[in-house]
Amino acid sequence: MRYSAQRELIHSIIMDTISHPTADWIYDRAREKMPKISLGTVYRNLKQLEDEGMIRSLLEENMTRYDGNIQPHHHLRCNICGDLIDVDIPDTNLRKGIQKDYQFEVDEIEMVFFGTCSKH
Amino acid sequence: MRYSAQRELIHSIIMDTISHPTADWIYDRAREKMPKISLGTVYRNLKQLEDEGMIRSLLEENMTRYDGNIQPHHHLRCNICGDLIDVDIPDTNLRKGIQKDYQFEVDEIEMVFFGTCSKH
DNA sequence: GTATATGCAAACAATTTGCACGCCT
DNA sequence: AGGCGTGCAAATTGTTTGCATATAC
Repeated sequence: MRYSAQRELIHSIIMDTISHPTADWIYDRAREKMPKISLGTVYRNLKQLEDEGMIRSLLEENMTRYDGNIQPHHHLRCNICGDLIDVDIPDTNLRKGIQKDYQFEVDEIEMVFFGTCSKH
Repeated sequence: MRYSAQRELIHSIIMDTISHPTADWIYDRAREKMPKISLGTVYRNLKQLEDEGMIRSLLEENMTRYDGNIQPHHHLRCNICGDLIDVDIPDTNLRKGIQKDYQFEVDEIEMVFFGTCSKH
């Protein structure tokens, strides 16, 4: 993967926020700095950054959101404000239980806790 | 919600499989029994059945899958064959931990375990 | 009789892709 | 020079919606 100003910009936009943005939001931010950037380029680079393991993607309702935090972690999703909050909880026991009870070799766990955040 | 043959058919198709089908798959099955049914009707009824709590929906990649199992449960997702398997694990401790550590009132938990199932 | 459900096709929204040109290396 | 990356627009895909007709109650 060779250098491109567009990709660097897109990556920095994701790293500079904790808000798990959508492709469209990233596109808008990117256009502020680089007005001629195209939405196709944004999508292509998001996919590429994900393939390289530099960002992660989350499936949220009908859109994909992107997350610059590549450490294993989970999410709290507030039903009132829609906020998605990173949360770090140990899942070793869970993993072992599944491994044993279902003869399923766990690779990765994705948990979302739906509910009401402390702001409400 | 009043009776309709289409809705009954759609519901029975979902209840008769454990495969977490997509709208399109359900549409194909439904047309075998009722050739003139439309895809719009399938979508409308899926939404309605979900609103009534008779089925659940799962966000999988770019499509929605439907699940006739409305008991709280989680999923194993095999990276090789793509199968989605129901799994029942207690999450009470997890729930309490989140409640306490993040002042977040948990309503519902969704867990997906990615990995390799016993067939491989 | 009246409101809800249907079939059909057109509209949508998120994402992907083909192509000619541009810019890293 | 050669190939990856870009902008642009058109294509795809999953889902929703408007409308006239049909059906449950």
